[in-house]
Amino acid sequence: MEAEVKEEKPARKQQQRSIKTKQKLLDAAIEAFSENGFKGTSTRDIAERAGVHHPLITYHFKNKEELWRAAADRIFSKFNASMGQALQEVINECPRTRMAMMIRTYVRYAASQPALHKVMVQEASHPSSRLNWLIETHLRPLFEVSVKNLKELQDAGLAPQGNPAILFNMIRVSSGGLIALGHELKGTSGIDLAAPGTIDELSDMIVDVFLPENAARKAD
Amino acid sequence: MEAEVKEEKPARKQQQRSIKTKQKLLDAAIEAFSENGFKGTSTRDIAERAGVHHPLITYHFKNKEELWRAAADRIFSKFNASMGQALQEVINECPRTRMAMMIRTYVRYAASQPALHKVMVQEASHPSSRLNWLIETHLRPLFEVSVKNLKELQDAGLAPQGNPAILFNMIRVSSGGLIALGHELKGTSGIDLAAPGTIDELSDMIVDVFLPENAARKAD
DNA sequence: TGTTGATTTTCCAGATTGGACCAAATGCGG
DNA sequence: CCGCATTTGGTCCAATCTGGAAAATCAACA
Repeated sequence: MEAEVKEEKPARKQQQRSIKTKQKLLDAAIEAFSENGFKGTSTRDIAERAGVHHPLITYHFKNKEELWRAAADRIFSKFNASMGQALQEVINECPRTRMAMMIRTYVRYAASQPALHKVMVQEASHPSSRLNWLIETHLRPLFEVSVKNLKELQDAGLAPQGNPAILFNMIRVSSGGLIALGHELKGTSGIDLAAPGTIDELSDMIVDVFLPENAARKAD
Repeated sequence: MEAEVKEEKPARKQQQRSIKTKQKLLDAAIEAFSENGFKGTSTRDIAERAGVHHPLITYHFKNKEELWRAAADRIFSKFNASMGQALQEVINECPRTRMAMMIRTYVRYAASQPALHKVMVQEASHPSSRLNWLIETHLRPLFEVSVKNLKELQDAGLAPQGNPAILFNMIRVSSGGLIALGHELKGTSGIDLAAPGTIDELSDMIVDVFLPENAARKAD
């Protein structure tokens, strides 16, 4: 719906530098929005972080709202690509291996892109069209495939019992939500997410807690 | 340090209505800051939520920064009071019962006051004097008592192995971080935190996952 | 080299910002 | 019930910031 009628002429190829500034703007937007939320972020702040003049935002993305959407799309699309690829690698493995792979992928991506979770928290505080869009477009698909796999594991006694939707979210926040605490973790608990090995340590613990190897015995 | 020299006369007692408006302002501030962060919140927004004229903020709390600190103090002081009281009730119980009580208390408080966790996330994104103050004043004490108890449980084989600091934070975000997702949970996963029983269900699952009753067998 | 896409520059009108100021009224202490 | 400090209401301000429009300049591609 955005560029419907103006496809008569092949026009001219989009210039490389335009693509670059667009990406710089998107990355800056992701950073800014995840730190200060939609309302708390100004387009000027974003432009400054990107090292670019602020009217370029209007030029490349119509307005602030469109920029937010494009930025969120960038985070989640890259994430979904990572997740999809990871799942491909284990498509023939057992459910537990698949879920473990999902967890590790989520943790790794959240560590490289903390905004993944931060943006969700920023938007989650009160209902908005942005939140709805986020849910429908990016969040629910992940939820559905995850819960489906989780149920299988629960039935096989390979995951803790209880509402699988709650279990999914516990795993999700243990991964992304913990990483989103960023600097606070260092100050409070002495955990340095940037230190080598920390991310793997975290992944291992999450897998260990939520997919205990001997959970089967727990089912009485 | 705030009211040092002017203690000559007993002066006059603080009026009741002043206390009330102060509390209204603090509650409004908690709500606003947790939604939009420090930068994203205006004093006018807070005053409006409190149903009060905005210059009263300058009167009761010198400035925005002091208001933030007072608001954070209110959340965490009330929380610490709840936690302290809960721990008193189980002071003679076994470590597992004590930790289970801490978890349940945390979840219950976070449900009644989601700002508890939201404010932490808002401030955690980048270093600031506010974040440091939060860590030193309110966060680390909780961390220390929790980790001490967690270690006991791990040594007794009653909690999952691994870095206890990470384990603590996994529990923390599974409680507060999950609740902070608020409306998003409903849209994504169909979880209604306001529905009766949901909070208890969540508490039970967290206790079940992080303090499994037969964890002892896991220690090989 | 011309044309079109991309960027820069200057501008704007309006809203919002935190905070100052003072007159009114409200309620505690006597 | 009165006096006065405390609290509040109403107004104002100067500065900054807001998102966006418009025109001038620049860069790239054919």
